Amino acid sequence: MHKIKPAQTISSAAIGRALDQLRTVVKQRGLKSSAVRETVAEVALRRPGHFSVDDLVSDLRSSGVIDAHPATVYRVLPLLVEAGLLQLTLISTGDGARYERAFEREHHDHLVCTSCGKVVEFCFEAIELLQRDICERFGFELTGHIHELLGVCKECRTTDAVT
Amino acid sequence: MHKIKPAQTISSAAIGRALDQLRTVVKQRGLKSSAVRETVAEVALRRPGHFSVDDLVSDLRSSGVIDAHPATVYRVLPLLVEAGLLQLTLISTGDGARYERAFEREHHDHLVCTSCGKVVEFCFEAIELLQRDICERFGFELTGHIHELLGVCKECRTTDAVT
DNA sequence: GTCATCTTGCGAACTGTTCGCAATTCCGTC
DNA sequence: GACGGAATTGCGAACAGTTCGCAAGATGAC
Ligand SMILES: [Mn+2]
Ligand SMILES: [Mn+2]
Ligand SMILES: [Zn+2]
Ligand SMILES: [Zn+2]
Repeated sequence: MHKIKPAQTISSAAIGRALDQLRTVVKQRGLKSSAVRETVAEVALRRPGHFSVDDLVSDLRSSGVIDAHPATVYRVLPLLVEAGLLQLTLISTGDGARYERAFEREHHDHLVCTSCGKVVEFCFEAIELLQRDICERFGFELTGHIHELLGVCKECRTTDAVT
Repeated sequence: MHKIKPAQTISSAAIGRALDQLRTVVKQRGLKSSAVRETVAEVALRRPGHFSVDDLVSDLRSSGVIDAHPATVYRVLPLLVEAGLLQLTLISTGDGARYERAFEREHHDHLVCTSCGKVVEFCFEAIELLQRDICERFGFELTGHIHELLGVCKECRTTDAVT
């Protein structure tokens, strides 16, 4: 088991590779390339941490490069996920989807403090193996998983105790 | 690891115990008892499998006993969860919450076929233990978890291959 | 039985997401 | 480089699940 190092700013070279990967998917799908889509991809890839669709739309607006409509961003995101640039991460907030960069980053799951919202990223190979076992046992081909641990962090426990 | 036996119809005696438990929580909370709330609880407990809020509202209507407004059901459900009668289960459908009976049933997680929607319930103690380890490691007190495996079932794989 | 309090029904509001359509961009072909 | 069919985008309306505010109805301590 190990803690995941925080997502660091992605390099321009990596952005290039990511866009190449996106173009491949776009071509495969018989779609056309588009400046808007690639800008959305780039801004999303540069954003650290977990972000909502609104966060991304704001970033795009403040970037000054394009002013993409939310509907457009909603249309682009699934493609970025399919291309492996982003990953959809629930982070049970109850208020909409959260994404984070998946391109050239380790797979991980999340531990969330239900009191303060703190999120710890971890990867536990043993569990990932067991998940595959379970699927095999039931004749499923594993394609993904949602795994989120909910708890109360140390800080919140001591704070709440005082309150 | 073991497959969970399908939820069987709950006995009337068990319903009685569940309602007692609900009454305890209601009293603790300084609330008043109510016929509507108990009927919602009973109908929800009798419903097998995973159900949406709408499913439950329909059941209530067709039961002929009460015709509860959705807003009321939305208000009652969190209380039933708190009382341990129901459990909220994501079952990543993308369309709203799903509940299922938790009272006098084994804890379990879900394996979902992303192609046909089939759901297999399983319990894997080893994973549950590891989850506790992870939390401890990061100083969290584990209070719950979301664990859903996504895959394609055998039937869907062979069917899709033909298509 | 009275009264404060909780509960319910109802419709409106809210929020994240999707849709339909017209205007624009893309790109292979001439 | 202009043309034309196809994909993309912006826009607002629609949608779906859920929550809210309020007035009317139930509950229970006294
Ligand atoms: Mn993450
Ligand atoms: Mn279940
Ligand atoms: Zn915390
Ligand atoms: Zn299937």
